[in-house]
Amino acid sequence: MSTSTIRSVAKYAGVSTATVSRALATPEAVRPGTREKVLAAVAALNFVPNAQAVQFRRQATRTVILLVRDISNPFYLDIYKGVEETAFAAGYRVLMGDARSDAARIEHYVEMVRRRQADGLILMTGWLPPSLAMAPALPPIIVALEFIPQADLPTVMIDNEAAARLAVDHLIRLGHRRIVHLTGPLPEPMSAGRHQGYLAALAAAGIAPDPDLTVYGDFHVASGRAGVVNLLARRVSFTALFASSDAMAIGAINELRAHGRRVPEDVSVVGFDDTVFAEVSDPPLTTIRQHRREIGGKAMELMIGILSGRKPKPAGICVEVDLVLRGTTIPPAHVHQRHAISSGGT
Amino acid sequence: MSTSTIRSVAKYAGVSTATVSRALATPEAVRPGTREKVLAAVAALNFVPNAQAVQFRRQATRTVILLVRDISNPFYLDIYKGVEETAFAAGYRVLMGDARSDAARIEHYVEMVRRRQADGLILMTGWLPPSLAMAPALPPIIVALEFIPQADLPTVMIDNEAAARLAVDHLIRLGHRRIVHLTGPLPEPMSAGRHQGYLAALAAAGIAPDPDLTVYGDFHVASGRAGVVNLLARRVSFTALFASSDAMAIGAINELRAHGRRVPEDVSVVGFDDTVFAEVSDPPLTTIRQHRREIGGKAMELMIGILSGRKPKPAGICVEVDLVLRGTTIPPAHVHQRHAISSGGT
DNA sequence: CTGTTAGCGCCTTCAT
DNA sequence: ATGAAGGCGCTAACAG
Repeated sequence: MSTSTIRSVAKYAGVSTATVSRALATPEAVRPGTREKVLAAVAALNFVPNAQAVQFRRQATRTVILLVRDISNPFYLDIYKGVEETAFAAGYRVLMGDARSDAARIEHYVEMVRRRQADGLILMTGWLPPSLAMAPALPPIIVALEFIPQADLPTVMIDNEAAARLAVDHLIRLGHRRIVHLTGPLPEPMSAGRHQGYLAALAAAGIAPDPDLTVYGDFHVASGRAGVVNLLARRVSFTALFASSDAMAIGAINELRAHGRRVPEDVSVVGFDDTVFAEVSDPPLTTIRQHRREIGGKAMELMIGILSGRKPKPAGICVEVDLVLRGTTIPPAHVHQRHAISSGGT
Repeated sequence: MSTSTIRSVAKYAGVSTATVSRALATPEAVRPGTREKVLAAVAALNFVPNAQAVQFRRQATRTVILLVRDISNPFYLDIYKGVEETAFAAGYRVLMGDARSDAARIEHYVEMVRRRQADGLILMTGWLPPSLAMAPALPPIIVALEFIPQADLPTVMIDNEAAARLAVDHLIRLGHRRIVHLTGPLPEPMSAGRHQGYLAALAAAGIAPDPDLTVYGDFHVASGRAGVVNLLARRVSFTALFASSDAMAIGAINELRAHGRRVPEDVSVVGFDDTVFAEVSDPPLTTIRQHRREIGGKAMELMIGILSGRKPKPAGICVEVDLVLRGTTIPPAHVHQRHAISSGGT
């Protein structure tokens, strides 16, 4: 660990500390000969500027915190990459924090920004503790993926309703009529939007919604399994299933198989997110792709805009989604209607 | 955002800045009446200490960087949790960085520590750029999971050889003799250790190793698929497969199925890591569980030891692993030997 | 182009 | 128990 300071370098090179600082930060503002002397001294003393002193002096850390709902979810990894790439290019660093749906932790991270441990916060938690949401002067915060109704914060998100319609329209075009929706946690806006899209797609096709076909989940694998168990126990008939996350889709597929239902021959399945789960699914999962790198990048761009003093657009940015067609969706076979009714339960 | 300083609080409370500082840091060193006045002023002015100033003054950030090989790998998430929990409890923060197997990025993060942006570095990259590995005075670095032969750094790891033996012994006890090893990237110590364990298990059972049964992978799903394609194209006969990562195991299972081989009826499979992949596998994957939270926690403990001045044990810590029995391993059926030979290729 | 100087906000001796 | 004062390392006016 080097312990030399700008002062020792200055002395060694026979110049002032200001010249050393300039030679390093704005080399063109220093005569070449002087610059060389300074650089030689820097090398000789193995000088490394103390970032804390620099940040303190500049009153900025050039660090932002990315706070996610649950870091165990691989979904966030690409978001991080998008944020990090944009940040890196602009000379910022990213600190990823795990909120664990815990108010105290969220407050802790907001507090870090208050204390100037970081310049801003990118929030992907879906909510803010009430004490903060109504605080008069919040530090720089960008909301990504989620929507926080109570607070008026710059937001990057997808159109969840339109995305869900894309998925369900696809199933309807294939000829499916009895389509299950495995929802995310309600009444959060993200999950609610997707359910609206499901209902809208049915309505547009003149299909009456059947409450039996809506099953509540929480995005996790286990709730996909549980959803299918529930459907089969109730002997609900269906030929397709739209899950609001890839993880639930995988859970559902595994459970369907365990009960002798083939995917896609007996049941078509569409997921949501296009995470690594879709890749390891067998057959590969048809799903809605969220461009996570882009979402992360855009969020960081908004943040940089705020931090550099430019006003952010109060209206949120909306990122497109794609329907990715893979192996889990085919037209329904009529025999399976009967099959679905007769072989319910375990 | 509060903009008040300790000075404004002092003025408001009618005391000196030193008293404010003490009232906040060591309340018992201040008379109760004075303390109340200060606290009232703090509340009135919405004062929040500037962390940059504090860190600068203290010459410590209480932040450590966790640098991983590839953040896209869900494997690291639980490690992060383990590190973060231990760090949080000790008043430290964790910055997770993504090395992307890129020397420049690794250097960048080491440089951050040099610049005192962080107090230390927990390295899970498997290697250090040569320029650093032989540097005279490295900043506080802990190596986790991996082993860096060139540098003498405190290390937390598992016994890869013993872990692999656990997996292969299990297959041998079930009666398997023709066991494939799908390796990690060689010649990295982690992958080499697992291959040694595979060979040692065979040797202990008196089974002659067959070079045809060793297939080279890189831990990713795709290399699991490719490995199976390779084996089938060469018409190698085998009844079991040990993959050095769960991801490769999943890739291998999917590819085996695509070629009409059932798992576990035709081929038993054991993975390594016990990640989320093992959970979504169908049937659930028999695998070697690494206690990732514990590994992360221990690494952070070592780091705290170094940073608080206590000498770390030069000898590394070794964390146990478990064999988790699930649904992908059963005894071999003799008919499958013939089957494996006759139906090779696509 | 280069040097001098004044802090950034806080903590911590050293007095009192 | 409290106050005064110095300084952590660096950058950015301002002079020269």
